[in-house]
Amino acid sequence: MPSNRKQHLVETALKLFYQEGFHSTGIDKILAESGVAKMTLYKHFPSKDDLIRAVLEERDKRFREWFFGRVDELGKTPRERLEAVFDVLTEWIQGDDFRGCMFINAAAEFSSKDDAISKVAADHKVLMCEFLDGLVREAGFPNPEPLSYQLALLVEGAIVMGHVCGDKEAGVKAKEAALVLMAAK
Amino acid sequence: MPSNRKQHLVETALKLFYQEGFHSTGIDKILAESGVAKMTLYKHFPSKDDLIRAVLEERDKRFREWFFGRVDELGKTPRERLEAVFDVLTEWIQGDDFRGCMFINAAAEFSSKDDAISKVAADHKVLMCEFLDGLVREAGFPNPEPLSYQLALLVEGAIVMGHVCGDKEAGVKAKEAALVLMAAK
DNA sequence: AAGAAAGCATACAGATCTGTCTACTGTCAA
DNA sequence: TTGACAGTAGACAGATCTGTATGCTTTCTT
Repeated sequence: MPSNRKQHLVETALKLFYQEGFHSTGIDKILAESGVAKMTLYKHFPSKDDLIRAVLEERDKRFREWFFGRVDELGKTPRERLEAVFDVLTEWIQGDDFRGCMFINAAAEFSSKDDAISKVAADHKVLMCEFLDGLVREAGFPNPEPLSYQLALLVEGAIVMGHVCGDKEAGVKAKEAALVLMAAK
Repeated sequence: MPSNRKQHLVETALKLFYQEGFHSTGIDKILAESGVAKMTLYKHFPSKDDLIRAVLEERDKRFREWFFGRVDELGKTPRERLEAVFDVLTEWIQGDDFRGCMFINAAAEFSSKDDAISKVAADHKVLMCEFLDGLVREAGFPNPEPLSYQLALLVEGAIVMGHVCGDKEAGVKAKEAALVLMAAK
């Protein structure tokens, strides 16, 4: 176990940054909650921004792993998986620890100044779109490009309504819209 | 002119909070840029959070005024206005100063802790939804409730894709999806 | 003209936050 | 056994940030 502490730091920061935001969460809080010494943190991460980037990359990896895996579990055919996307979305939104999309939140806090952090957020969204696009193509829809992007809009919209308005049914309503869009093609 | 300075403070804070975020923008920066004394600020607003709330309420008022007014300008019939919603959305997203939705950004920064601020954000979204719902009903769609919410999802999704990914065509693509949803009803 | 109210300038208290320095403590390998 | 190495503890520098205290100037009203 070469860097047990490093992983543990990322773990704790992941939770705190998601729950309370990036600027609101101080380094000291992460250290206190993780039980790691300050010097250990700064040995692994030169600055707080580096920690934030590492956390976002880890979040991206884990979230996509969970999301894509869950979609595969729920749907056998590509078409079923396409519908399952919105069931998994609903599971996420209805979960107790849902606090919106961490990458939308990061983009909100680090808009103009921090290019590196904004890029991780944009990359995450691109990967989510590509996943949807893959499913749409596998399902054999003609003219897949517009449809997959439209489904992505519904997903992002549901995340926002789920977070800002606390609408736990946002995912369900997005699914209804998705079914209409898919039926129209 | 009883409180010229108060309005000027809100004006400056509106710009800075939107450009750089709430936590990233210090009181001192707002004072320096507005040329107002610190004591004047704290005479009008007991705390920074009070200023933030005032800014959000002003933003909500102005944004809806602009958005609804622009929609009325572009569309004569309810159906035309419904389509114009997405043209105005596109104007906004393609503007140079677009930095996402200030209320989504606020919800990201003040998730759990600040209830009052989160409430202003949620209220804004509700008012936007009600506006859409009014248009849908005026346009005479049967079963308006699901449709208007679905259009709201597309609007929010386009804002997110426009901000996080910098996709300036997000509004245009949302309009295409909206046309499909409206045609299906 | 005079007094009240609003605003200004500046210093400062106190908290917090990032990041550094130093000295100590285990642990594992040669 | 010894020496490299990772981690710990805690103090501390320096910046920043919110909010306050004080004394002065401008402006408006009456």
